Amino acid sequence: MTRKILVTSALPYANGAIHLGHLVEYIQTDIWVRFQKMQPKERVSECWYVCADDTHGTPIMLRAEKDGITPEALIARVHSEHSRDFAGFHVAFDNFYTTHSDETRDCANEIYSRLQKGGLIEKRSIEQYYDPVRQMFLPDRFIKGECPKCGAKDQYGDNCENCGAAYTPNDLIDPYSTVSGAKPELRNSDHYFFRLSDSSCQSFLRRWTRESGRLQPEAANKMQEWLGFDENSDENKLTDWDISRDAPYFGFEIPDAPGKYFYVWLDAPIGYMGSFKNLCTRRGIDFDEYWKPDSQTELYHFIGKDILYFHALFWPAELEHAGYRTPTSVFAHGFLTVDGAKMSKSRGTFITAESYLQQGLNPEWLRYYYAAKLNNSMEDIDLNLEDFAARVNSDLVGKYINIASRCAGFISKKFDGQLTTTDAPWLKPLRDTAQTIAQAYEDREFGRALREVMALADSANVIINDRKPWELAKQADNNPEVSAQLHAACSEAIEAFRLLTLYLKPVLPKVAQAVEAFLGIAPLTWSDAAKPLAAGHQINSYTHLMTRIDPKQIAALVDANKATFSPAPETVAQTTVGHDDSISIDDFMKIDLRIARIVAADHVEGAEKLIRLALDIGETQNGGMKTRQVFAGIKSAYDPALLIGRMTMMVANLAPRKMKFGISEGMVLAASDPNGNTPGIFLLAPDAGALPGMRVK
RNA sequence: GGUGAUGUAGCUCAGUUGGUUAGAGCGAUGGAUUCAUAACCCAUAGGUCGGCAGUUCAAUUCUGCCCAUCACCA
Repeated sequence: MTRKILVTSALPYANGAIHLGHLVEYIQTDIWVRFQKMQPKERVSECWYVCADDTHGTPIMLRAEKDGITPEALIARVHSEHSRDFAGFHVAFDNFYTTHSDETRDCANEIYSRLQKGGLIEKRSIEQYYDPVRQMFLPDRFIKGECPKCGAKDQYGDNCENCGAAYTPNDLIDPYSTVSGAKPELRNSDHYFFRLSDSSCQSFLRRWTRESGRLQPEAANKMQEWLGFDENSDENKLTDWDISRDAPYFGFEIPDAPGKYFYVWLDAPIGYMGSFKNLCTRRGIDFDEYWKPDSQTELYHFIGKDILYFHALFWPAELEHAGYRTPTSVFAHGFLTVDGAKMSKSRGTFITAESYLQQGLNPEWLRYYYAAKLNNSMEDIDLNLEDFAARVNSDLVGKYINIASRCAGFISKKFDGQLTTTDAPWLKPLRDTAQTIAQAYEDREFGRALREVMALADSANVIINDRKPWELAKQADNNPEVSAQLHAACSEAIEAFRLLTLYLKPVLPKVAQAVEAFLGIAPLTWSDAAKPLAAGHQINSYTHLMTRIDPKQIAALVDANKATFSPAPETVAQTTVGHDDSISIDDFMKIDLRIARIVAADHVEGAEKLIRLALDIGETQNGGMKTRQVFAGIKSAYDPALLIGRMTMMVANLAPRKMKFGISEGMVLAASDPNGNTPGIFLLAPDAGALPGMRVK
């Protein structure tokens, strides 16, 4: 059956530059798409690759305002920057569009109205922070204040960068709006929600996420966690998603709700559809064939693992219930680290696409290196700068390009650029590997594909070395037999080079193009592996196809990306003042320690370390005994059955903590070696006679 | 704290449905060679396959615990 394929990469936000982290995804997708486009038409008749800038939201509105331009002008500028960067790395979208388009608006309205008819949209009043000066509701990231835990100043509304504590803007001390500096106040407002918690969504997603091929195994696992483990329980872990924001906002106004705008979830991903719709109009493609519920076409989303929740739960549910097809598969990839660490502005490893190109580095170097590291898992990949140079220089220049470089000269000098027959037996394995390599590309196992290719390049170099064309060349002039040997050795090497180029073409499109010109052949497609260059074929003179990476270029690149601004102000306030760690008796008395009797203990399904305890600390409720539920990480050391009836101690006034398995209403006391040198966990126990509820002090 | 992932030669990574001497590339060392923008070829060194315990005739591969790193969630 002939395949028709639609592919997307995630939409970059129109408020920042493309950097090397983004490029992992676009390069990965582009390689896959280029591979598909090289397939014979009877196998893959269409493959479209679309993307768009994600252009809406408060940050873009405020940024435009700050720059003194309209949001439209801002997103137009960013669109041209992004387009330039992608083109620079040979990422060949069939359409790179914008979410701020009529097509996206139409699709969003359509989906919204269908969901509404299906009863899946709900209006609800919620409390949100409001900037009274700027007169707008504030996203959490526009609220700063003092961390309630460690007192660090100027921390964001959701978590503290100094101590790592997580909280809500409510908890901040002296919160202020970063827009106006005013103190934000809580106000009510009506918001629209997509009812993901509806049982129809849940049952659909339980089925969908487990269908074969939808998700990578580790992603499907993650979904089980988010969906809940128990098939039959009524437990619903999905929450409704807020899909609206109040004016002022840059986006699409909701048709039946003046002053309300679609939030990200109901416009950004719809940009996939909008961009494709725009392409359909221009190219005469049948939009519905790709998006109708029973579509026979394939739809793939390449994304980062950070937006898996959205693409594997919210998006399929939204499409399903709005009467569209759902994605064939969602392919998530890991993050990029540079030299083993997160990209960092101060270290100069937060490298923008623009600076990479400006420094004169070859984009195909990066494409090759990423491809060599990519596979179909969600593992992070590391750009090791030293390894990058070594790998590219050795594989690409030393092994692959070198084959043409060392043989082409003889063909032009001795044989006027004409080849002799090229279907020697030693080339058969090179030809036959086409299928294996194709499968690796199809499976997004690019690293495996390239290992295969490089093994073939190695084998070609060994053969050339054994045949010693340079020695043959010395005797060729007055010896027809030797001349024929030389002609064969070099012609076959050129054919090997052609095959390698074909296999590398998805990764190295520009080099492949140059090779096609050098060999004087039509653009290579996958089926050309079986069609050797004919005797008498004329090739052009060789010009060097790729230079080596000079480590100095990399050093210069890193320097160019080192943040020029002065280092961030010293982070304030350690948690403790001075070095005196002692506490007062009052501090100690704040801890309410109680004797507790273990009434029940059992394993927690799905937890590696936890035991669920029911503790009697002398509390009563309606005349009966009331127990506290506590989760304790002591599974490794204790059998629950042997714990029942034992006395121990617990912290009774610890704030209840919501854990995955339920609320933990306290903490039992146990001892262990902080350095981990001595194994074991030891539950504390009172001497005989102590009763549940007695205070420990 | 929970969940998931990762931990294999100096570096980047393969691999093992449990089975004789664990692989590649880079790097290092030595040799050969000079066609190739010093590339290529041959060889050598280097790993208790994170640690401990268990299952097994046999574990790097399976199980449990521990340690480390990363991510996500709380």
